[in-house]
Amino acid sequence: MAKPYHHGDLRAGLLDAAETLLDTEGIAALSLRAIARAAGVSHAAPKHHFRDLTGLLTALTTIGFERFRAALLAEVHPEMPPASRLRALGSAYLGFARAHPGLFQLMFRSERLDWTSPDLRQAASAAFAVLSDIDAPSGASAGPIPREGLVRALARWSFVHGVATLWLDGRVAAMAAKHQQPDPGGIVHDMLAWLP
Amino acid sequence: MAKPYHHGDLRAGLLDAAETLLDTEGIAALSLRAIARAAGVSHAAPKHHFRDLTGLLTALTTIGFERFRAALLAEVHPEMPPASRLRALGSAYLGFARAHPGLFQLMFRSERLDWTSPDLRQAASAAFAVLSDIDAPSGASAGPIPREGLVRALARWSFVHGVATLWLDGRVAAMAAKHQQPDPGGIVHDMLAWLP
DNA sequence: TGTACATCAGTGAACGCGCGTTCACTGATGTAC
DNA sequence: TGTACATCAGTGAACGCGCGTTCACTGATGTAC
Repeated sequence: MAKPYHHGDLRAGLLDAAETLLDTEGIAALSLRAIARAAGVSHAAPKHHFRDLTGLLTALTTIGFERFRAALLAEVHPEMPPASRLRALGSAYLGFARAHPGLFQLMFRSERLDWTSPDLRQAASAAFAVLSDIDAPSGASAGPIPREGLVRALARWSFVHGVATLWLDGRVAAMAAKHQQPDPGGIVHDMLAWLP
Repeated sequence: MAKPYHHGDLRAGLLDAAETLLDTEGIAALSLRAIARAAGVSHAAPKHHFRDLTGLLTALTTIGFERFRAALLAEVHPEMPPASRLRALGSAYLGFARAHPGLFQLMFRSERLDWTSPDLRQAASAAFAVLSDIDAPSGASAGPIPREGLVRALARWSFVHGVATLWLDGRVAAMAAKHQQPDPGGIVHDMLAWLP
């Protein structure tokens, strides 16, 4: 079967290739040319689907936030008591970061995204809403939260995010090694007990 | 006064120039050529002082950790009750991140450093020790902390680090805006009440 | 059903850019005697 | 105290590299009649 001239769905192919590249080579390896190469296509081809690298990465990150949201929701059930829900959510957050470190980086620490993109904003917003909706889980997020609740929600988010960040950066492992603790993963798990 | 052929202390000059560049243009602008340009020197000159860009950034980050440590220590006094010490430390952590966002990024999220450098490791270690020494502040950090204490220390660190990260990334401001709260800085301050 | 033609998707060569590195050089400094 | 010489620090031109962008092109697809 000869390679057809047209790809079929190059847009999706490029996003796939970008994610693979992100997983294998890291965020620094993401260039338009490298992505096109990985997708098996000439380096001018992406122009038909994305304005530029920022556009492509923004689309990829949008998908990332949608998956992130799904991963969080998958662990939360309405019948859980709030404390369990909180722990489950924290655990899912860390699990996602660990499973997709490149994507997580792109989502949270990248200057390479177009944050004016409505799609990206919407996807990010929806994911974060899962985090602040713990106390009122069933779509009660219509109106703004009062200040006190916002502070609490941000505090929880900060905690889990900090754990994920220090973990991915290798700080937890370094600290554990320094204090002769063999199991960084277990320590991370135990840290969740301190969730505000 | 004509510009002398020799710089005098180009090593320090390059580090200065790099920091200025980092503050004004951001982490992505840090290239050897750009730093040399900013230091007013030909782009081959840095080779006499640093092996490569990684070496230069590693040296800069080492200084960053030393300053970070000093900033933390400046806010802590032995006579403070532990709770106050904790708050003061958290506040100093956030203050440093806010005052030196570029350096903070370099210190915590950079793949561009040589973490095998003894100087860097030592400086980072000393800074982090301030954080884990809260309960035993006066140089009692000789031996390893027991597991439970390590988990607690890492939890505290994660929390403050998460606040700093989300704040610098603009997430706190975005959330505050979404929930119609006018003062992100105040919210960040209030979040410290949830320090584990 | 078949043909003409417009539109779309991907190619490959070319361009200019900033980068890190190398190299022969030159100006300045310090040391031996 | 003065001179010769080695060493050090910085210069500027050159190289190759990967990048994003542009452009004329060609192959494939779909639509009008």
